[in-house]
Amino acid sequence: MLNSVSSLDRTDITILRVLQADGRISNVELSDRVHLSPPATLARVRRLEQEGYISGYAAMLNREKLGHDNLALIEIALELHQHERIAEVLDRLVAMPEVLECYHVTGEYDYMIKVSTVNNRALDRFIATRLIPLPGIARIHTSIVLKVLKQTTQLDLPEP
Amino acid sequence: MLNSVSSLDRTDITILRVLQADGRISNVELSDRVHLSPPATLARVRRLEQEGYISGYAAMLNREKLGHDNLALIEIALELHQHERIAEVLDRLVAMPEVLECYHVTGEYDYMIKVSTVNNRALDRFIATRLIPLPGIARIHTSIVLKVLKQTTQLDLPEP
DNA sequence: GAGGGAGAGCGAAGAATATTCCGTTGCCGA
DNA sequence: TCGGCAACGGAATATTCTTCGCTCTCCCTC
Repeated sequence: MLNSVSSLDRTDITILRVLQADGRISNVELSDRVHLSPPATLARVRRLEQEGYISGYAAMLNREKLGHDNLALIEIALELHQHERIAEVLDRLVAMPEVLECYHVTGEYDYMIKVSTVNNRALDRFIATRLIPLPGIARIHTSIVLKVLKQTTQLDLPEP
Repeated sequence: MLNSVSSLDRTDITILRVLQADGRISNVELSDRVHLSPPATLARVRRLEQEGYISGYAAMLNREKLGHDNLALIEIALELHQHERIAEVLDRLVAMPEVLECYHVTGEYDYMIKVSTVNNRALDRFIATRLIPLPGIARIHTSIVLKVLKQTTQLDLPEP
């Protein structure tokens, strides 16, 4: 059951909206906002976690304050020969901590990754010593992020 | 003081690492992991929040379970005439709830946005009725995400 | 070398919260 | 109408949060 949004009622949606915006809110305050008792609210949150609607909670850190001055979007084209090794290459790629996101995409290139490093030199080192040496990399195209205008994980949920 | 990672000690870094992975962990358990008392741990977390190292906490939701079957990366080139209107256009762009991320990037296009919608039809509607009508849009290039191989917000922090 | 102030930590205690348990209610379907 | 089920609320207990005061250490100054 991939898409089971229909099994969620308005209260569930409200809970998800609140937790998307403040994942560390206390259960009593959450229960206030959704007009339920704390036990009923907690049971719903546990169910949403259990059923996989909530995959986890994360503290959002300030990249620049932590010394990550460089963000890059790198498109990657793979050679399709020996395609049985592609899975291995992708495993190694997503295991790299600098790689925050990796997407298989349509278009001229095959994959798009988002890479966060401390500076341009670290990005160069990442590309030259870790990315390029991967077997089967045909070519890459790097876009440097000059400015982050928006960055959120909050999905656009239907109105409650 | 943009980059003040040097003012963080190993315990701070450990706290950030733990909270990145589990933003809803109790302060008692967090204090266990960092080998400090709960009050001392709480004081550090409050300081990290206060000084902006932690910008917030968020529940990570399962896009597909919530009916978002479509993810797209859209490159946007702007017309540079009447550049005083660019800020307004960007404001309107980032205000759209379907737009999860927006970056000013180097390369052939000027901006890259990440858009999450329920399906291809909703994406088409977004592009046709909300994106294209923005003034000053020169051209766009859309890449559909076929598969998400990695998606994390966990920065690669220095070893404690 | 002695005094003293700042910073950070700890333990205890009261307040707040989380969690469990159980009784009640409302809503089907037999 | 009568169970049976699902969901909720209230009460009670367990756990956690948060404050407070004390101690220790590290410097800095005298």
